[in-house]
Amino acid sequence: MDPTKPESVPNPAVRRLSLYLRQLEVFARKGRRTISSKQLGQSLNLTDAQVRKDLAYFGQFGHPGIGYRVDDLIAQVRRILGTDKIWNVLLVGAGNLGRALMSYKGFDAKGFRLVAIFDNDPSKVGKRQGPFVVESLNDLRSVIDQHAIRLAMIAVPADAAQEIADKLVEAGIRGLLNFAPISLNVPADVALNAVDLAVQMEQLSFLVNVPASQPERTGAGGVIGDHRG
Amino acid sequence: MDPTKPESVPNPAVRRLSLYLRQLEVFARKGRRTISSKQLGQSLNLTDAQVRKDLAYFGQFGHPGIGYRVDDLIAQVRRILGTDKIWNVLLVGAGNLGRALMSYKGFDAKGFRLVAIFDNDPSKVGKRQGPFVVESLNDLRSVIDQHAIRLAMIAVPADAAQEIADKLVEAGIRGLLNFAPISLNVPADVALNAVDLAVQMEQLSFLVNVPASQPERTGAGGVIGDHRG
DNA sequence: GGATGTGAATGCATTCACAGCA
DNA sequence: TGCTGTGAATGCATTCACATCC
Repeated sequence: MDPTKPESVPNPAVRRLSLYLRQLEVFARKGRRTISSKQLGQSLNLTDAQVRKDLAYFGQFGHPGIGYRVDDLIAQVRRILGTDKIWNVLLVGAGNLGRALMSYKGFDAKGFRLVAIFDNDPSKVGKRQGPFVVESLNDLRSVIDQHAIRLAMIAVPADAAQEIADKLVEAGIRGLLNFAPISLNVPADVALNAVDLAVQMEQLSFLVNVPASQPERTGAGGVIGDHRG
Repeated sequence: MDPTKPESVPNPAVRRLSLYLRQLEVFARKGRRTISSKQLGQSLNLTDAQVRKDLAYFGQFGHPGIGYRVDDLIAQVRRILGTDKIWNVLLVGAGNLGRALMSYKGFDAKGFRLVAIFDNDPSKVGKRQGPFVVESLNDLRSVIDQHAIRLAMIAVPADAAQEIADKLVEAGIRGLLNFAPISLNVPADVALNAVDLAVQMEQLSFLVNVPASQPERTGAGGVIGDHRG
């Protein structure tokens, strides 16, 4: 597998990459220097083969007989995910969720920096929100250009979300994280991820209703919304 | 496919079920009476065959030549997901995210009712938060029993999350939605879903770095975190 | 011995394509 | 004609199992 040609990497592998990184950072904090695919897999409830294959899609990072050097692998995975550089991010929506996102720490530690907040509501524009001043959507283009912003989070009501998405795309945004409970339409060359609280809860509802299988203890990891949706 | 034996339903199909429901509710609000698998699929960027197969895992809901009756299908999907009844839900963590979750509307409309808030921090216990009074984790068991709560949301810092999860499971919770950026360990018979903001953003970072394919407009749906993890 | 990286084999999920019904 | 439901075919992801290297 040629690391310079990531065109054929399975989507699920990319999702797991984020989980590997998160887990590697835990091991690094504990002082671990190396880790095997087996150990990393166990901590996420995945097989060793899965871990090795996922990583091998991007290059040869391991050392036979040794495993992976933790610091090394962290650096490699960050590079692959693109978070070895800082991403400036903007947020639209200064409601309850928006404010929670603004004050979310451990965002910076992952390579993302929230640099601007926007809201539709004229009565909110110009007001302070924590360290930010809410800006008008009319200034979208100029703020995006000024800070070289490529990623945006949408935390507005469902009925406003598509209109906001359109404006963001038109103003040059390349990736969207949508928190509104609605399907967004964007050009195929714009990345889209979504988090819908109700959808998450519905999955739990389904799983709890259907009796579960064998009750052995199971490692469990983070979850990724995927699906362009 | 026998609707009374849901044991062999593909996981991705269940995830999409939530998206179908969300979209069906949109069509219902617009006054649509029936809808074809093609139309439903288009609105979510899925093929008609995918929609039909997914629904057929659970029963025969459609009418050849006609499509699906919207109201009917909504009722069926709710029943399948278990949201035709109300679920009482509790939340642990009265921080920024917790407060945003407390005030999230359109939660009730989906069949979930937040009935209690807990926090580790003694200085928060007993204080009002919106319509709630923050309770102590010592009262977990009694509150869970009293309200027949089976689902919980965890919105606490990463280093407290596992301990909270253990207590919740021990107190009888059957499904967890974890917002802390860490892998949780729970027994296999407890349902687990997770939302990690940083993981979501990392996926966007990756996608934006890799040049996208053909720029044709694409329908897009909601996203589901899945993966026990 | 202990571990990786990887073709080959398996298993799952999606798509095709069509019989059958309204 | 229009559309569903579904076996069969395809395609994708995971797992196996082993050659290879420290």
